[in-house]
Amino acid sequence: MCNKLEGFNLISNWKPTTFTLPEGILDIKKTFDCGQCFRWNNIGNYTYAGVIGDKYIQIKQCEAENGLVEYMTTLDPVYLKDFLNYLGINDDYSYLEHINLTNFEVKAMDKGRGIRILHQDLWETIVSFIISQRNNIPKIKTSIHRLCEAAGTKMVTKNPVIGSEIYYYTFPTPKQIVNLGITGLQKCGLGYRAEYIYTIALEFDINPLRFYDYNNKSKSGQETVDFLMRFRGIGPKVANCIALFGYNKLDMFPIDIWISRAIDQYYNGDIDIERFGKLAGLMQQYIFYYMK
DNA sequence: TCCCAGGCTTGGT
DNA sequence: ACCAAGCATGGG
Repeated sequence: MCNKLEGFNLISNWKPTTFTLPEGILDIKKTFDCGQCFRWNNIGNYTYAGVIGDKYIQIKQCEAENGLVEYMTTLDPVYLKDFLNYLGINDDYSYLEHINLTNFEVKAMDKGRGIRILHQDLWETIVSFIISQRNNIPKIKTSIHRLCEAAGTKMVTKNPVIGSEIYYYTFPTPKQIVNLGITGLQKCGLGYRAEYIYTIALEFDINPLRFYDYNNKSKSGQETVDFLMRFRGIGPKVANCIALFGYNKLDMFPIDIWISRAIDQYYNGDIDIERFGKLAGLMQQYIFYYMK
């Protein structure tokens, strides 16, 4: 039984909000460390800190009791419903329980149990996964942090008890990135990806609805991927990641170096993704997490 | 020094 | 349609 408040008192202009879920539904460590998001950090004491939109949030996961897990957040209760939606708690993951899985898939799913596919901001997801190409996760996180410092809006949340302040940055809007310019982007360590991001920031700023249009349920994952791949710097893998993580097209199955290793190692070089149906992306996350 | 990282573009067959 | 090289950057 963990001390629920220990390490979870950095900020106090919040009304602590708690919620409970059955064990196995949400594991925040797996969810935030599985490579789908880059702005959540482990700050100790089973607590993660992150930024969603203009809000700084801490969440702590406690040990299960009687099959239930308690979570504490620093988020005002009025936002709890939105936060649960962000965490993907409303998504039905039962489909994978009803299909035949290989021994490897059962092992991967078991290890990854509790991973949720987050409902992240579309623009942030587009930029993040353009940065991710030919890059490793620690450096992606560093680059994105530098980008937020350079072009995002600086925010502060204050602890009136001990007087300390926590500074954080919103993820820069398309316009903020355009204003930063290509050279400003390159100073964030983005390398050749800087011009890709600059170009798509111009497009997104001019016509955001062109992008949000694919949030519609009538747009398939493949249609979304085809649209995204028309932009310079977005190929099949990045497009699949944006469709899966930014548009929540849960049937998409991004193939990166780790997944192709799994395909070589456990599928004799040939995987049938159709078996996973509408939750192929979730199985992809289990496999990715297993391989890492 | 070389190798690798949640790949993509370009230019050759 | 497929293949190889080049690409910026930073960590091991």
